[in-house]
Parts: sequence; structure tokens; C-alpha cells
Amino acid sequence: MGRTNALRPVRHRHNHRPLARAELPIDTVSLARYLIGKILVRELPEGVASGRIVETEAYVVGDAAGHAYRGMTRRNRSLFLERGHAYIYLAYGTSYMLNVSSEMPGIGAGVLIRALEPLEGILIMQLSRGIDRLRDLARGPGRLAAALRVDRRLDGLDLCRKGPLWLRGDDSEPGEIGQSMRIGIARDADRLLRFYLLGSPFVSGPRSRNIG
DNA sequence: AGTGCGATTGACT
DNA sequence: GTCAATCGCACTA
Repeated sequence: MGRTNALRPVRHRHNHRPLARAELPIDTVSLARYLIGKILVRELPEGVASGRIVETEAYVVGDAAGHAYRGMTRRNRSLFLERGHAYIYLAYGTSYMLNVSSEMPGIGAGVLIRALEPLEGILIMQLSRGIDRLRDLARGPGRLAAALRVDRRLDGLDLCRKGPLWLRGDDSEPGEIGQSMRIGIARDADRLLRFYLLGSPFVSGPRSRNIG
């Protein structure tokens, strides 16, 4: 309340440009926070599907929970690309996870995209997931990938360029961002590296985890 | 070559 | 709440 920019005219026009790499924070934690509220766009033969990013996790340099911790492998090499590239892997043999590489070239770190608020192409996402309920379409990293038909074929893609999968800016005011421990990891679990849009029903995990 | 184990999800008691 | 599915990778031999 009482914020000076509250009197500025609000632009309702959509921003249709990809995020410029130069505007991405170079630090992994800053990027994880920055991506909250941005739009993830998937272009498919049958149309465009997109959603607002409402939940992310940072996997930082030197992080024992990060896939880059033991160096580069065939699977994780995209983590070492310049910030803004897709790192996609198969978790538990069942679910694909979408990450955004987050550091300078040669440095392995990334941000996991954990949940989206569906915006465009909701029918495409419903058909891809085999469910109707809007709230569950992209609530969780594996569900999100399934909804947008993201798999290893998109690994290494530059998300700062229009293409099959890319990141779009948004002019609307971002809501308040909450912070918590990351979900589903054993090592370095106490660090507050998860970010989410406060009050959003599209954030994964139990409600109680997403307060404060 | 064999074993153990995940940055998860959906089905089920 | 519990649990299996399923596969790439790290590790041992």
C-alpha cells in the first residue's frame, strides 16, 4: 500500500517479445525469483499453449542437490550453457523436468520450473494431460512438462528466442513472492531456494507449505 | 553387468 | 496416509 508506482498507468497490453538474455539476472537465486510471473510459451502444430510461472526452485553452484554437482554428463550438459537455455531430464523414469540454465557458459546451475498458471491453449493442455481441471493442469514440474509436451527433444533450446519453447515477459505487476525449502530433495534440503507466487492456487504442494 | 536411487505422479488403503 | 512405475546415472566389480 502507498506505493508510488500505484499511480502510474497500468499497461494491459501484452508483451510479445522473448525475454532478452541481458535482462536475466546472472545469479541463479536471483533468476529463480525473477522468473516468477513470466510467461512460458509452447508452440505446437495445433496452436500455442502458455502459462504464467508461479513456482521455481534454484539449484545453485556447488549445490549437493544439483545435477551439475559431480560435473558434466551427457544428460546434464545443458545446465552448463549460458543462462536462458533449457535443461530437460527424465525424473523417476516417468516425468520430465524443465529447467532454465542460470549462469555464465561453463558454469553448471539452473532453475527448475515447478508450476504454471495456464493462460493460452488450455484445451491443448487438457488433451495432453488427459484431465480437465484447470488447477491441476500444470501444478507440479512433471505435470507442467506433460501439459506442454516438453521432453528431451527440446533439451538445450535457447529460451530467449522464439521457437518451440520460449520465455515471454509480462507487463503486469508481479504479486508477492514467497520463499521456502525445496521439495523432494534430501541433500542441502534446509536452504530456502524455492520461490512461489503467494496465494496462487496453481502452486504445487500442500497449502500449509505455501504460507509465509 | 549389477545395484541403488532419485528435483514425481497417480492409484489406492 | 502408502506405494509402484520406470529409466538414466553413479558406483562397484
